[in-house]
Amino acid sequence: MTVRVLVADDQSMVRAGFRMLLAGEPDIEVVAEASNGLEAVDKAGRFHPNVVLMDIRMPELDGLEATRRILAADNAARVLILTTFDLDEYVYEALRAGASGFVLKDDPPEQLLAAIRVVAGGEALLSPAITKRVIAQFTRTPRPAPPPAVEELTQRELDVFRLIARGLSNAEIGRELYISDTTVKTHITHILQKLDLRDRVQAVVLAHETGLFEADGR
Amino acid sequence: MTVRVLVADDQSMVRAGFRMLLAGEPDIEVVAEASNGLEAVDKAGRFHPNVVLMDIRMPELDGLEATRRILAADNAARVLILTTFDLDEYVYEALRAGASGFVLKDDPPEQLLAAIRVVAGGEALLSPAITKRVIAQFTRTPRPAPPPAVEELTQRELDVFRLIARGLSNAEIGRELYISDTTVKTHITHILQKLDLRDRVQAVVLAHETGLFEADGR
DNA sequence: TTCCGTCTCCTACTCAGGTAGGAGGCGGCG
DNA sequence: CGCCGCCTCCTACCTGAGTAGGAGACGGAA
Repeated sequence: MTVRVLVADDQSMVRAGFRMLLAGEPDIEVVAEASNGLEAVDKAGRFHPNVVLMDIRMPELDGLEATRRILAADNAARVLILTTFDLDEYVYEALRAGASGFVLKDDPPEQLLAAIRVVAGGEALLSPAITKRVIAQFTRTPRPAPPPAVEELTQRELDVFRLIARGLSNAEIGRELYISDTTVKTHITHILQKLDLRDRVQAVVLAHETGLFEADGR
Repeated sequence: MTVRVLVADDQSMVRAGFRMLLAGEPDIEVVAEASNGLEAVDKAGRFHPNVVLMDIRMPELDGLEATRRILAADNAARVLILTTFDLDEYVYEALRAGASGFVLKDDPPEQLLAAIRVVAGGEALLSPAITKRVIAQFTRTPRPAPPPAVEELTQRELDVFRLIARGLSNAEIGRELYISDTTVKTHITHILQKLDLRDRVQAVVLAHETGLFEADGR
């Protein structure tokens, strides 16, 4: 019994982030994506997701109105609002529109996943505890765990991704991993293709915004 | 009871600046200088300073490793890290290495002096969290009030920086700000110079790791 | 065994990004 | 007034990044 998810956000990087995050979860499936409100309403009607991850700020139709229309057509749907801001003035309006909960785009991944499951279960998720990032994660195990939370990418691609996210150049990455920079380029091309990103700059933004390699080995 | 200081920085201008600044303080004395990490370790061993003002980026041996070695040899020494605006990873690593605090090279003089005295007294100074908050605070200064450019970047450069941090290309930034992409390039060159960064990728990492523009208007 | 995915490396090419240097306009300040 | 900092824009140039396409090696799965 998997949770069917629709991701509606106008930033492709955000969508890519969620795709990547959710791909690692066997019980969650992204059945469609939308880059604006109208598209979200349309796809919700056609794919009948259990949960809609909905950005508020979107072209064509904002997330609030989209939420109203989706719920008007399908009151079994659950909408989880994505916000950047802690103190969003839209919060109350979104609740009135029928949203089931809120998540911050830069909440830790586990929290996002938990939020999706809770909402899919029919419960409301009111004001997720805005846990401040704990910075002091000094002691950290290198990388013994085989299953990385991020799927799609191969192990080697993840290695490269981590180094990209730290601002390293291709040559530096090559030195770090003991491979040539042409090989690094190959991996990067694959990473960008898989995540639908334009260049390494977007990859860095994605990595940091999703808190991907957060408490990594420095 | 004067505080004995060792200044370790590869830029002679910086050393000269500290020399001049500290010369005016009766209770502080610069007992030695070093232009690289090895020299710093050596001089620390020979002069036994109370406080080492340590740059991170130095030839031969970087400030982190130099810090470790100095503290291994003399655990009464206190190391104050000098940073222009460095990446967080350095901050954590420096703390792990045993540094007692951080100062920005362009902090106001009184602050630098205060930092030296505090650290000499055995107390730690400015947790990274506080540093972050401080930095984030004045970069978030409201638009109309042109504040003293303590942090070097002009308002326009800050505008560009924010957009870089979101992964935009030069052309996109130009469109967003209604300026040509050559102008964008000009600003970026200045930003990179001022913050001592290699390219926009490092700028993105810096922005995110310091939480610079976190509650930004997307 | 064959096939496939992964990892490695290569050439050749295009293009965005960054540097260097100059220049004009504008507003504030001594 | 003149100077200076900021913002704007330009040309010319060089390099790193990314694409395209191919290839060999290895190990696991069918």
